[in-house]
Amino acid sequence: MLYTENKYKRHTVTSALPYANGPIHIGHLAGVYIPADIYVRYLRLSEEDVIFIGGSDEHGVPITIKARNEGITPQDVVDRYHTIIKKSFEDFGISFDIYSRTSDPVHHKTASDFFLNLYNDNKFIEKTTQQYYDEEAKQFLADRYITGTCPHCANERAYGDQCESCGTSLSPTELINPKSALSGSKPVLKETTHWYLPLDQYEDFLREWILKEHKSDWRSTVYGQCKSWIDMGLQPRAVTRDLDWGVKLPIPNTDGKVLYVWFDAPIGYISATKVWAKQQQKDWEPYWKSHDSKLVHFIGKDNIVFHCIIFPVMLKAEGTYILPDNVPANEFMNLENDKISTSRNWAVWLHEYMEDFPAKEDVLRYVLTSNAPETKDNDFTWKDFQAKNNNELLAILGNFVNRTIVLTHKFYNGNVPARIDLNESDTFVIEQIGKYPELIGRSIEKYHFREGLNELMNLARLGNKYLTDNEPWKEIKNDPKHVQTVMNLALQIAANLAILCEPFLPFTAQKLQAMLNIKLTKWSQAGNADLLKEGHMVNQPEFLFEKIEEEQIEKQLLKLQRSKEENAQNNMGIPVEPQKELISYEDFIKMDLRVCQVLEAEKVAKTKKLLKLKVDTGIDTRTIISGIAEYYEPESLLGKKVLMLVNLQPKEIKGVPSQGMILMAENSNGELGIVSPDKDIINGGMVK
RNA sequence: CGCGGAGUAGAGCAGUGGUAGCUCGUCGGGCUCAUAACCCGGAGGUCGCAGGUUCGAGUCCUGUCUCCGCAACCA
Repeated sequence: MLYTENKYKRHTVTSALPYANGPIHIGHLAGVYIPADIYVRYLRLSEEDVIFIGGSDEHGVPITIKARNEGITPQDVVDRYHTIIKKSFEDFGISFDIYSRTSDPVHHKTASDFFLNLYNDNKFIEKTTQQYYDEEAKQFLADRYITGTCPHCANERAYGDQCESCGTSLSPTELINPKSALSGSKPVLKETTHWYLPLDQYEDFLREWILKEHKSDWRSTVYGQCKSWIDMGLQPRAVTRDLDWGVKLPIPNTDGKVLYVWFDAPIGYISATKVWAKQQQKDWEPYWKSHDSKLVHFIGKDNIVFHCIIFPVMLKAEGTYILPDNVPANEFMNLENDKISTSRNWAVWLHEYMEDFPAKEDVLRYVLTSNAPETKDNDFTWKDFQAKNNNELLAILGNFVNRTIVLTHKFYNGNVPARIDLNESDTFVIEQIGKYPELIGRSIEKYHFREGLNELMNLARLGNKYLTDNEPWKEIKNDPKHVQTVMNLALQIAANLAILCEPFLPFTAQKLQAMLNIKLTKWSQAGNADLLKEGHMVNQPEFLFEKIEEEQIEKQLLKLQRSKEENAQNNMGIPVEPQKELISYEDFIKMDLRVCQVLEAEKVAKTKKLLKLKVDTGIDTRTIISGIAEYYEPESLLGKKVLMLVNLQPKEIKGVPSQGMILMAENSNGELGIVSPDKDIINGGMVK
C-alpha cells in the first residue's frame, strides 16, 4: 500500500551499473545506491512487489587499457573490481535482489538477442567509414586514443575528439601527425562498417513522452537536460565498435566487432533480472514488459542522456518493453570542496570507510542522505560528518532511545507499563505518531529522501520533547500513574522509529528492534501506539551510535592531505612524452624565439581560458592570445618577461588575431606555467 | 551570446504570487532520566544584482554578474 496514487502492480528499480575499473566511493553512494536502497526498502516494507537490480558494467575501452597497462587480461580487471564492489555493497547493506555483471553469459545472450531483434527489424542504419587503425596494437582506435597536432591552435597534444587547448571539437582525421596513444605508432586509415541507432527518427516520440507527459513529475534538472539534448537535434549514434572485449555482434562476417558499451550496459538491467528470475524460479518478463510495472532508474546526472533518451529509444524501437516512469538522477557530491576524482585519489572509498569506521554504515548513510545532492551539487566534509553523527544521530535519535530504555529498566525492570488516564499531551503524542508514516512515506514516494529523513528525526525530537515536558524522573514521586502512560508512549515512539528508520538506517532498525525485543516488518504497523503490549519485556539498553572524536576526523583529513601531496609528486596522469624525431640545426634556427615583456593583459570576454596580452617583442608591440586565464591573474603578468615564439603564423582566436605564442610548461596538476629567463634580458633578446 | 542547473541567516538546505522557514552552529535560560546528551527562548536574512508585471514577488518576465555540470575517464 502506498500513499500516492499507484496504478502499478510491481516495481522494477535499477541502479546505475558501476564501471568495473575501480572501487566504490561516497559519490556513487550518495548519487545512486543509497537513494535507490531507501526507495526499495520502503517499497518492500509497504508490501509492494519490487525487484532491485544492480551489477557491474564490465565492457568498454578503458578496461582494456587498464588491463594492457597492468599486463593482465580484461577479465582479470573486471573480476577484481566486481568482487570488491559486490562485497562492499553487501557489507554496506545495499539490498540488491541481484548484483549481476555484464560478462555473464546470460547478459551476452540477452544483449546480442536484443541487437538482433532490432537488426532484423531494420531499426539500424549501416554506415561504412574510414577510421584510424593501430597496426602494432592490431586494433581500431577510439577517438580519445589518438593524439596529434590541433589544426587550429597547433597544440601538439590534441585528442581525436577535441583539442583542450583551444576547445574546438575535432574529428580524428583532422589531426596533423596523428599518433596512437596505445603504441605510439602512426595509425593508418582503414575502412570499417558500423551500425547506428537513428535517434533523430525518435524525436517526436521523445518530445511527446518526456516534454509533455513528464513535464511535471520529473526533476527539473533531468527534464532540463533532456530538453536541451532534444532541442539541439539528435544524431544517429553508433551501437558497434571495433574491439575484441565485449558482446560479439551476432551477425556474420563481423569478427572483431562488439556492441558499444553504452548499448550493452543498460541491457544489463534486463539480463540481471533474468538471472534473478532463474534463481527465484520466477518469470522475468512482467518486470519489463507488463504495463502495470513501474520502472525507475536511479542514476547520477552524467547518465541522464543514456537513461532518458538512448535507452528508452532502444526499448521503444524493440517495441515490447515498458519505458521508465521516472529517472530521479542526482547531481554530484563533492569532497572537501573539490570534485571527487578516481585518478587523483580524491575520494572516500567505501571499502576503506568500512575499515576505518566499523559498524558505522548507518552514519554514512545518514550523512549522505541528509546532504544528498538532490537539487544541486553538494559537498561532503568530514567535519560535517562528525557534527551530523554527534549532534543529530547520537544526540537526538540515539539519546532518545537510550533515555527511554534506561528509564523503563529503572522504573519497571524492563516491562512495558500500562497506559492509564490520558491527558491532552498524551493524546497529542498518539495523534502525532499516527501522522509520521504517511509524512515519511509520501516523501520517499516522491523521491524526496532528504525530506523523509528529516521527518524521521522529527519523530525522535517529538519523543525528546515529550519526555522533557513530562519529566518522568521527577513525576515518579508525585504522579506514578501518569509516568506509566508517559513511559508507555515513549516506548511506542521508539518502536515506531524502529520501523520508520529501516529504509534509511537498516542496521539501526535491527539493533533497535533487538533492544525492544520485537520484530516489525511492515510499514503498515507504524503509526500505531500499541506496538508494545503491556508487560512486554525490553532488553538492556545499548548505544545505537557512538561519539566520533576529533582524532578520527583528523586522521581522515590527513589521508586526503596525503593523496593531494602524492598527486603533486607522482606526476599523476601526465606521462613524460617520448623524445620527438631528431631535427637539424637549420630546423631549429627557423624558430624565432625571443624574450618579450608583457605590457597589458586582460581576459577575453566569454571565455574561460583566454587572456589577451599586449607584449613588447623588442621589434614591435603586438597582441597575442594565450590560454592561461585559469592559472594567471591578468595583473600578475604585467611587466613579466616571457619567452615567445614570434614568427609563428598569425592565427585568429575568438575574433582576435594572435601574433605569436608564449612558451609554457605543464606541472603535475596539469596547470600551465610560464617559462621565464632567470636574468634580466632585454626585450627582443634572442633565445639560442 | 553552445546547452543545462544553481545563487535564500555563519554552514547545509526547503520554499513555483499573499505575514521569510527547517537542521546544525551561536547567545541566554531551564532540566538532570540520558552518550555534557535533552527542552524553551533570543540574535542573525533588503531571498546574487538591476529593472519590469501585479493590490501584492524569493516565487512570473527582461537584463546582468558569479558558481557548478555537459561536450574527456568519472555518480
